[in-house]
Amino acid sequence: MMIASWNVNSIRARTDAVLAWLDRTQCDVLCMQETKVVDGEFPRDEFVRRGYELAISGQATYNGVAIASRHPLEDVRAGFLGDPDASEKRILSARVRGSRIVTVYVPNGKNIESEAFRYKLGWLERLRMNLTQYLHDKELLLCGDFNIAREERDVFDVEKMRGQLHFHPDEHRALAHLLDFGLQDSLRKFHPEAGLYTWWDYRAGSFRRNRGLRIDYIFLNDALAERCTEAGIDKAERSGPKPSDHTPVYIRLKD
DNA sequence: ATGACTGACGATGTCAGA
Repeated sequence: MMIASWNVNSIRARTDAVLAWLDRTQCDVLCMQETKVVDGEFPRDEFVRRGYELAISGQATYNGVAIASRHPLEDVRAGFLGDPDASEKRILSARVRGSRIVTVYVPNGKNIESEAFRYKLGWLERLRMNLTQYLHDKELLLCGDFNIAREERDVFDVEKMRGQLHFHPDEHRALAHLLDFGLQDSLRKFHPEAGLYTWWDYRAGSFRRNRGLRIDYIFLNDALAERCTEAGIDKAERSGPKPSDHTPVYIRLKD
């Protein structure tokens, strides 16, 4: 079973690219972020025609998350506990073949002096508290765009990034606290090397020069990590026509 | 180089992204 996460940067702008990617990979479950569209205008039919079920939690212009799955989606939950109708649509989860899959679009944070940065840290703390609702799920996957590069090997220029947005000690603490729930970074189980990124700025030839950040992750609890046979970043997708600035990350699980 | 590019909204610019 293949499970992927992709910040598509507008599902309407990326419909053809996403569908072509699904046709090529036959991915079982694709979690999407930054769909940027209200639920009624999500290109639902194109997914359904390919045999995917959809769970969507969208809004106009900003944010929006969705899960497309070739297996039934059960117990779909949008938003934080007790706040399902939050104005910002950033979290969505469902159970697929017995595993709880949670996908998030963590706030960007704007800059480290801003109110938006404090909001980002608070949002991560709320996410941590919300994970307790999945204590009964034996298999837990948390994926998405976290807008944080975890380690020095995850950024293109350590000295430039140190203490900056996406690589700030407060962000690192918040993410570490999240992983303390019992989650591990699937990619690093297989690929320890530096220079593996999931996002590249559209400007200044960043992709061509591989000046990027690893900010998209698939985190697994021990039960799922044990089943995980492969993890990767589909870097080629970033060089396609009209790409998102993020490229898909994925794992494979044995049955 | 506090730049660059892309998308939404809805307009010939502004905001946000990361």
